[in-house]
Amino acid sequence: MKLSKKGIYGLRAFVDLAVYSENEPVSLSSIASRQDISVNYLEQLIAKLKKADLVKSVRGVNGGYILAKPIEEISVGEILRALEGDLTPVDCPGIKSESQCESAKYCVSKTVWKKINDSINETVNQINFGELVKESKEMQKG
Amino acid sequence: MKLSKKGIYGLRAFVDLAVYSENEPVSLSSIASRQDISVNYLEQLIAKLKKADLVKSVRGVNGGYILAKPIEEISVGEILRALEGDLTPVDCPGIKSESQCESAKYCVSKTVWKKINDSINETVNQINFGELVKESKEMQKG
DNA sequence: CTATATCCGAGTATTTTGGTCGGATATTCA
DNA sequence: TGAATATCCGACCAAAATACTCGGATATAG
Repeated sequence: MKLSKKGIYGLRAFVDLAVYSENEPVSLSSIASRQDISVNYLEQLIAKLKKADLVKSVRGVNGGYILAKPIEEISVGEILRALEGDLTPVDCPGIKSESQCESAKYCVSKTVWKKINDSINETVNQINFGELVKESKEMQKG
Repeated sequence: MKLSKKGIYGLRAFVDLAVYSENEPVSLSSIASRQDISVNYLEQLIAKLKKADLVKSVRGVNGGYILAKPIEEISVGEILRALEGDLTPVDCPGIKSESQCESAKYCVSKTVWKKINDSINETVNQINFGELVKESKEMQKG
């Protein structure tokens, strides 16, 4: 039951990107050096963010990445889901449709798994990315 | 971010145990056949539950396992923690004490990790095991 | 004394994760 | 045009975690 480094490094990198990409694209190599993550590995993480339309890329010299939309419109849930896949600790077919899971009829744990899945998603969806970035900027000033 | 089969099978086995152990100890082999889990693997799971004082064992012929305390006094959180270790998706030293984590000063994600950890634990702690068993019994009747 | 249990540690196979590498493509700028 | 600096992409590899299996010891009822 751990969030993998994909999620942890990825969110860190995304905060970094948000902080430094206000005026121009930020290259992976600059994020990598600030955050101490290898460029090669970062590539994989950012690819997931791009696929989820959270960042846009600018190729070529002086290229890099920029945010695809205003930070206020992004939740931490979106970011983590892009990086980690869905944040449902338990894959239980019975949660979504009654009939798919053969043991669903007698599987009482279903309600437990649903509660767990819902709570984690609600939590991360409620965390606004803009707030996080704001907080981060203030930390770096002080 | 997945709950492992330890947790999933373990909780299922524990519900089974609770349902069938009202009058006499339930053997692992009977749980195993009902739940379609190998006896050998179940041994490992139940060992964790025993270590956490959630079940008691009775050795020898006609032996097996019984609950160590009334089901109403058990939360799903206790069970899952016994099986999985702590249910904190992110190990971040900065959550507990400010000084331990060298990057804590600028690590804004800390608040995110704490919210995630807290929400999952609150959720599972609030689910009463007695309710679950009751629900399960009613399902089996109908 | 035998059958049926729990107990326990070691070992192995599979899957997931974390990370590297090589090379293709795009773009700027001299 | 060509060199430098980027993203892009798929394959690959190593390490760690997970999901088991196995063999044998110990306990106890009948």
